[in-house]
Formats: sequence, structure tokens, C-alpha cells
Amino acid sequence: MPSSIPSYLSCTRCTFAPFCLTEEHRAAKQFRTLERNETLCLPKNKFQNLYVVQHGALKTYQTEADGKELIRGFYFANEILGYEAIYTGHYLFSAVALAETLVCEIPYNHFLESLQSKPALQKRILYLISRQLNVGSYLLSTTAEQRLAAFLIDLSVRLHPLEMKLEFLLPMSRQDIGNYLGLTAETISRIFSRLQKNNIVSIDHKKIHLLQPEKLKQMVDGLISH
Amino acid sequence: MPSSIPSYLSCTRCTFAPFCLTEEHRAAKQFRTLERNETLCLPKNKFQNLYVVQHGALKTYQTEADGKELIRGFYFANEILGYEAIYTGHYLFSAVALAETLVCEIPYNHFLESLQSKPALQKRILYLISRQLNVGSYLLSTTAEQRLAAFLIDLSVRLHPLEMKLEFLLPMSRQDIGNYLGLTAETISRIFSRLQKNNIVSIDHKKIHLLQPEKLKQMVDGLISH
DNA sequence: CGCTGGATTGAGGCCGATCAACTTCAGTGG
DNA sequence: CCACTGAAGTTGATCGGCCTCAATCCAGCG
Repeated sequence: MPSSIPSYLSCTRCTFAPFCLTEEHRAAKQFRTLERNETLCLPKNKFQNLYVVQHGALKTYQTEADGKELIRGFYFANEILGYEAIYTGHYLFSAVALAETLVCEIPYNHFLESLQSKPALQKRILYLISRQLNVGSYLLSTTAEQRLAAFLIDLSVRLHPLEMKLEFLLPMSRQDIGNYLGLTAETISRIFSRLQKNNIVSIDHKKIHLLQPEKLKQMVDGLISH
Repeated sequence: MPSSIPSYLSCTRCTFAPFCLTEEHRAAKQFRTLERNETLCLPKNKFQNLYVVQHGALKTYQTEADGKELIRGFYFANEILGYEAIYTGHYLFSAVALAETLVCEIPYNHFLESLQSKPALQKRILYLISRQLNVGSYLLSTTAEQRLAAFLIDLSVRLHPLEMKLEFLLPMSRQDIGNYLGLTAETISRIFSRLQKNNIVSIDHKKIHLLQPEKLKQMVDGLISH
């Protein structure tokens, strides 16, 4: 079974390495590899670990009474999953891998201890949680086009934290995008077609190219941020 | 000018007292009283303080290019406002009082120091931030009725943290509710009328009584939480 | 090759927005 | 005391965006 995960991945390359946990933990290399569609955690499970995504992508979702799933978020490399669970003591969402994915398990009690002993780490973590509070704020946009435009910009930033790329692969299906944005797969498809006709993006299946990112931003930019 | 703020309010009654900041800070009593419609912070301001609401209510909002305001949240007694700003370094939202309101100012550097020196406080704060991550998740509900029902339940819990009351005063206008939920004031009004006709709630201006809270929960309860 | 799930495109229906009229209420000043 | 004013709330009629249902197309894979 060929792996899409680069073999050079290790703690030394990890974004969090400068802030990482105890030497013992680092030595333990609490990695976990997930196949596509493999589950990372379930709502019934007791909350014990935070997860740092090292490579790949996951989605979190809840299940409605009628069995439909309701997607609550996507997580990519260098992002941390599990904060929401701190307050309930068990995971609120199911999390599954959208592709082959590598995560690093961080026991929450280790996490707390490390924060206590490392002021720089504490500051950094509060910063990251604060950022998390603002993720997905565009879900409140009124029109479907605005929401999708904001989603694409968000993706282009989060998939390539270092250098913002305008060409990338959509890690999730149209169905998942629509579900997350409170829309249907058909609506997503229609808007993609419209954006492509207007030369704002070009799309070939999963591959997307933001041809005029500034126009995408205009669509959203109702908001004055300062 | 008569004050609606109880005179007995002080740090000794504060929910956060057991976890509160340095003795010096507590002695300083960094209280700030806000009149109705008075602004607490602005997006252009540099982030320096977190605010603990002691009494009253506030709303946060952003302003769109066309001048319309977009309400992002409500804050009531015993809630903390400002976390989102940690990551940008300046406030993202404007915050104004919906009624006469008392807040306690906590300088962020004091906050960090206190967390560092008090493990119990750190744990508590992470818990509260985690809870914040889940507030407003019902904004993703599909129908207007679901969103309003969830909002009412949320209010009934948050306005009376100790004993959940079914009768309370709406701190904000129909316009504000609609804006927050991504709906119009007319829609809010219509749904209120419908809920009243069905004896699910009774409403007299600001005064609302949840007659059948279990029915309200049913409307929302698509979600399986465990 | 056929099969299966995802994606695209079309036709029709419904929910909530928009626009407008009317009522109520709080505050103000005569 | 009442007239005036403006904001907030209620209710009705119409319109439009997105959902729903359905058919077709396509890629991946046994």
C-alpha cells in the first residue's frame, strides 16, 4: 500500500516543535496514521487527547436524528483538533480522515502541564484557540455565492500556511462543502459553474485554480475589518 | 439617574472570584459602568483587555461596507468578552451595551501571568474558552424556526446560569435577534406570533415565557449529542 | 466490461426577504 | 392633560434564491 505521507515527516519538522511537549513525549512520537474514511474520534468517547494534524485532512461532523450528517469543520496540516471537547469532557463531533492522514496525539493532562511550565507555549496556544474562534465566521454570509467565495479563500490560506497558493486540490466532495456551508451539493456545483463561466476560477474535478482571487474577496468584502 | 445595577455587586460576589487575578488587581476594582448604547470597544482599538460581564448585556457587531451592522454575539453576566481579539491583536468587533451594564476590565498581560501562576485558573479558563467555541452552533440550523427556538433555549440558560428560568426579558430588539440569526425582524415577529398561537411561548413585548420548552427543544433536536 | 458514487444540469415549489401599511409605545413639549 | 414625533413591532402581498426531485454524464475500479 503506497503512502502519500512524506517519509521525512518527524517532530523536527513540526511547526509546533519549538513549543512542543516534554522531551519524553517527543521521544515517544505519538503519531497515528489514518486511512481515508478512518475515524479518529467519536462523540461517545471520553475526551483525553488533542490532535495536531501533521499531514492530510479531516472533517468533523455530528449526526442528526434522521441519520444525516452535519459537517462542523475541516482540519488541515498544522491545525489542532479537539478544543471544543474540553468543556464537555467528551468529544462533540466525529472526526474522519478525508485522505491518508497523520496526526500527533497529545494527552490533555500533558498539554496542561506543558502550558504551565512554558509561558511561550501558553501564549502561542491561546493565540491558536483565539484564531479557532474566528474560523468559519463566513458561514453567516447571506448568499450562497458569498459563503462559497469565502470558503475558497479560507481554503487557499489554510492549505498552504507558508505560501498562499491559488491552485490546489479540494480535499472534500461538493456534498461536504455544501453540507458545511448550509447548502446543497447542487448549489455548490451551480456556483462553481457560474464562477468558471465568469473566469473567476477554473475547475477540473478536485483541482481548482483561483484565477481572480481579488474578485472572490470583493464578493465577501462587505465586512470592514478595521 | 437611577441605576439598575444592584449595589451589592463587588468582587466578593463575582463568579470568578475564586480564580480571580492578583490581589492588587482585585483591590483596584477595575470596574466600568456602561449606559445603554454606550460603546465598550471598537475594532480600531488595540487589544489590551478582556472583559468580564458582571451585570447587564452587550452585543458585538461588525460594520459592513454599506454601513449595515452585522451582529456577531451577545454577552451576559458571568461571560467573558474579547478572546477573539487575542489572535489579531486588535478588537474584531464593536461592543455596545444593550442596557446599563457593569464590566470588569482584565489587562491581557495580567491575565497571562495569572494563568501561569494558577493552574486551577488556567484549567477553568480553557474550559470557558472551549465553551465559547460551541456558542452559536445553532446558527447553522436550516430553518428560521429552528434557529429561533435554539436561540430562546440558549438565552434561557445563559441569562440565569444558576437556575434555568423559563420566564425572562429579551435584552435585545427583534431586529438584533434577526440580524444575529441571519433573518429579518419581520421573520422573527412572525415566528413569535406563530409560537404564541401554538401555545409554545407567550410574549408581551420584551417579556417572554417558554410555556413548552420541551417542544422548543424538539424543533432543534435533530442533533444527537452522544 | 458493467457498476457505483460523485458531479452537473434542468424544472418546479417553498421559505424567507422585501416593500409597505398600520399599530403601539416612550419620550417630549405644548 | 393632550398633541407630536420617532422607534419598534406586527401583519399582509409579492418576489426571488435556494431546495427538491429527477435525468444524465463521468471517473474510478472491480
